[in-house]
Amino acid sequence: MARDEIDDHVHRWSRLWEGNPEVAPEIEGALVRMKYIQRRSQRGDVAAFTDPDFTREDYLTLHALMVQPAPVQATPAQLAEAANVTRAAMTARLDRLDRAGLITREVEPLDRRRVIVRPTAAGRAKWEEHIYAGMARDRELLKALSVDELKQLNAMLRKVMLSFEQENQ
Amino acid sequence: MARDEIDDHVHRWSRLWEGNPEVAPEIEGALVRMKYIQRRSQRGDVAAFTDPDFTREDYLTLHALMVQPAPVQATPAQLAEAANVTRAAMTARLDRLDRAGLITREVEPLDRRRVIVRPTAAGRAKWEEHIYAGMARDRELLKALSVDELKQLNAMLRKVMLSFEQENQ
DNA sequence: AGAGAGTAGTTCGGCGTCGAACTATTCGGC
DNA sequence: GCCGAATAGTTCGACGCCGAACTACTCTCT
Repeated sequence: MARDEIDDHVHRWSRLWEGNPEVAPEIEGALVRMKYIQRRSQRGDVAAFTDPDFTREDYLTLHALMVQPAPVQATPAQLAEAANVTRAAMTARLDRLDRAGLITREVEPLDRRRVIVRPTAAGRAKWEEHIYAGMARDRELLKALSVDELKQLNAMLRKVMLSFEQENQ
Repeated sequence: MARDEIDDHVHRWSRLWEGNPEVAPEIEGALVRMKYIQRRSQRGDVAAFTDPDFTREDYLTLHALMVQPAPVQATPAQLAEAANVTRAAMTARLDRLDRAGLITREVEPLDRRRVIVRPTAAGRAKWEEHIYAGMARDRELLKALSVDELKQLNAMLRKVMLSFEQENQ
């Protein structure tokens, strides 16, 4: 396998690996590579959302809502967690989507502190309009890997995720 | 291999995979898992930098500088690219580090448009002070994988990186 | 040598996010 | 039943980042 630029990058702080020179470059390399791939994905997404009235953030919020389990609905807190922003930021995002008529906000009658967010028909349409293009960008991004290699990759990543889930509960 | 929550997450938009149900969940799964792992890494980093006089951003900027090839120096534009922020943002970051005495900025005599950024002794010390803790967090993050599994993971990621490098030039 | 295009860095206005404070509501113990 | 603690969402002030305009400098072509 040929070297990539991350091999060089990681090699530059090799003098600090005292103790475990075997595993450290593999760990740092994996994380830096993931960061690069994410960055490239992000840049593609940013380039795809030029309309100032429906931004990448709007889409990601809507997506977080649309992939919720069965009754497609969620609280602002759930969406904030899914989108990895604070509740304060989610309030602002939902204001935007609400104004654009893409979602509704209703107070939950049984617990009047809670707000239930639901997509409107327009919101569902808007989401579907963009998700295919997004999946096409994702496919292009990882086109270097065969189906079998993708499965190997996911096997490794799934192990990491399962270790997180174990710790969390 | 047990299912993780991403398997469920990805399964929820399975009705949209028309065309290639074989590969789509593997692609979306891999990218979503990488995002989760990055997020967890980021949260650990954020928690580790509580001093308002030396933030995570300060550290990342310093790190981008310290891992530059041989003469440890760089231009603001190089650092901006490495840190994935605009040059405008890098100007502000370098102002901070400059004020804290961690870097120097000198005009390049041969091309007086350019500025050369170099770490001071204090800057080098500050970086070393934090990188070991950072590497320990990274090791903890991926502790679910054996050395062999890490190598497999990197083999897949390297393929993706090499396809990017091929496209870029 | 001079004009125009290109490049590096900085400054500036606007915007999104964060953490903290605040309001409204529900839960738990006495 | 009531009071304090906990929880959901929002509002607010501060801060960092972005894109665009700007300054300074270099390169290229004639």
